[in-house]
Amino acid sequence: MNIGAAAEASGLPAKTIRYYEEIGLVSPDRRENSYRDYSDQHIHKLRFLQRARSLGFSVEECRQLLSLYEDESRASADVKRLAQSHLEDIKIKIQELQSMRSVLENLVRSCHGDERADCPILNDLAKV
Amino acid sequence: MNIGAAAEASGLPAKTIRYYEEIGLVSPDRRENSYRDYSDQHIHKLRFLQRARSLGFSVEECRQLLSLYEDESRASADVKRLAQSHLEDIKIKIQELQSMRSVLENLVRSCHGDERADCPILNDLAKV
DNA sequence: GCTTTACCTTACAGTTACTGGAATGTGTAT
DNA sequence: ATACACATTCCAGTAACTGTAAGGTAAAGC
Repeated sequence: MNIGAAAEASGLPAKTIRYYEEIGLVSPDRRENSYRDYSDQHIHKLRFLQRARSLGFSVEECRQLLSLYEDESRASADVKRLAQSHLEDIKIKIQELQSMRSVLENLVRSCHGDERADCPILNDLAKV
Repeated sequence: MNIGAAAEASGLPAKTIRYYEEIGLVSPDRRENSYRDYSDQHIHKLRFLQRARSLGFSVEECRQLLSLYEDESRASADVKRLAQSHLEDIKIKIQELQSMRSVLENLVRSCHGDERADCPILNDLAKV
């Protein structure tokens, strides 16, 4: 399977698939014409990666997840720990964003948004 | 005021302050010994930047905000538009993260997290 | 005066996870 | 033979810093 088809099948751009090969995540075979050749196994790994990335795991976390996935003697506790730690990061980010949203909503609401220069948003940013 | 004191006063690391100068945001004077010298005006701008950055505005948005701030003939509508657009971005990010959180919470909950290899998290990532 | 220590300088590399583009080779259809 | 799509490698760029090296300067203590 050529990289174009692999991209289609995995939901990842070809560029990204080449990048994942470069950093040692998924290394396909090569044909005589030097084209990459993806097996069903490779596609499976690529789909695994796209799903894990879509859940916000970093590429390094994905590497660990993949290695756990391929380790028959893994302990599910290790996977869970990774996921939980990632979940905590996400919760923190949500809180940060919610706090920004709350401040911004107040500022936007208080700004009349007309042709006048007076602006509570700038006043707030500039406050001492 | 030396850069160390400016960092203290603005809440920004000295490294960041140098970076902001490099990209043309805040350019202090120089003393004879080539040390940077920050006035109260400079500190004010730095604080403005740190506050805007803490609300999640990109550096380029901060540049625009600063330019609006210094433009006596600005229209508050321009500021409001910028803030609203940023607010929309934030709302989208929150939704994305909440959706990740929801999936991850379910996965984490369903994983016993013990010494056994069986793991619903990996199963989900690997599902066809 | 000398040394230590803290602070300052520039310059360059590294981070994350790709993405874009150039120059070039290959496969397929007409 | 000629398009055309698709493949290859390599290099640069993105955002917003952060780390590190190699060195200059200032203030304090002895």
